[in-house]
Amino acid sequence: MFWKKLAQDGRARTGIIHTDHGDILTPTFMPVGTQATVKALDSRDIQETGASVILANTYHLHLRPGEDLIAELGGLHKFMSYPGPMLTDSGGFQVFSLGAQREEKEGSEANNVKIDFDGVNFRSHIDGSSHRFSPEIAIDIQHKLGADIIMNFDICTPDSATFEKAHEAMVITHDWAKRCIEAHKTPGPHAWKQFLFGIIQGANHEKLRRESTEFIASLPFDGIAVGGESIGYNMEMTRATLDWIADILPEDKPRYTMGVGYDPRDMFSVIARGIDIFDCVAPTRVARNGTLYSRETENLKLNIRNAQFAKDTAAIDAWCDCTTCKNYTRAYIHHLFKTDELLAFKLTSVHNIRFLLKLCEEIRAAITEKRFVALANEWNASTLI
RNA sequence: GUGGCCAUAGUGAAAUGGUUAUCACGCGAGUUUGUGGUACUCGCAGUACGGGUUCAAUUCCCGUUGGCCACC
Repeated sequence: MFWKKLAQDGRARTGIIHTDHGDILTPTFMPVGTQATVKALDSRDIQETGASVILANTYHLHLRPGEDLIAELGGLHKFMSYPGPMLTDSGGFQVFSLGAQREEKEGSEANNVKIDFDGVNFRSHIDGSSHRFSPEIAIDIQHKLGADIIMNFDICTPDSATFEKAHEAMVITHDWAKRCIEAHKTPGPHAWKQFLFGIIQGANHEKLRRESTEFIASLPFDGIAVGGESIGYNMEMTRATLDWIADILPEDKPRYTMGVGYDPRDMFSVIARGIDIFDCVAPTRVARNGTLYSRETENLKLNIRNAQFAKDTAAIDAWCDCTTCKNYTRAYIHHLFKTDELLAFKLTSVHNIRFLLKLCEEIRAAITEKRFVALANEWNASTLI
């Protein structure tokens, strides 16, 4: 069996996902490695954080170096020398984010992204060249990339979508879901098994979210993801959305909230609602800009560039057991930022990822021992669960 | 010692006889959410000192101090 529940405490649950590249203990955070690299980290660094599954991105890898080249070189794992489980996002989110960025820049009319019932036309952010994704194309690319878990090609609905717009996008997403399942029946070039996840949409409308959940759950996906701009970005709406669909989410499949993990406490919000896996670019992105997780501040974050750390010989965080915290002082990392040294990116990325994964380990133990609520209290997250 | 040139945020440079003196670096703080980001946003800080001309001087003149160059 692909996923197996190990323990449960309230709606929070622990489990294990089996892939041909190793097991994933859930709940867990998945570091993002868009371009077949978790920025600033090599394969061994990643494994030292305790990470199992990492993400890569269909959109970016399609543009560079191209899925055919990666397939020819033996797939993503071999290409980037990462032996563990991997997941690829389908490119659906990039259609949304590139369109949104274009609108911001040019005022209106995102004419570089055109969605029709069959697929999406878009332009490369690298050279402006025209490309097209459809459910069949996105699945084919992901087959060639060879991640252990691949994602349904969907339409990521903006926060602001009206009921009508959200409904229209959801109907297309549902049609594409069926087409992805169909396309996934054709085997890819790699020997190992690839699992396919469906994605629930419906924006901020309870009726649509429930309808989408029922539909996606009715299809033979290996796992269920919750997508949309709000997820992760607007935690209050994320919690509300998960509560709306709580009673109809399939029990026997892994559940994935896409984009959750900016704040360590966000993990309590979704795990308390039965979510098993989640990813977020923020932990690594903010790390590269000096924002580091620490239990020693009220909001669990400190800005290591701040002058107050110039002579601070403490570790970033006393609780954290990452290689950065075991070996380096705040003063040193502060210095690396002030001098624009490259080592800063690695040390801080290692820390932020390890911090979240260590918390995931403690959460898994707490669920097993039926003290999830107590742990949430310890982290001042009781109002979030 | 004599002559010449120069003096504008912490640093390096702009500009002007008349609204709030510009830029970069620096310094300080903030942002980041299925990664177009070693990024972005906001803030701090200045006309060497003394006198004169003028309605008005950072700008023109004199002196002081300091620096650079040449000659001795």
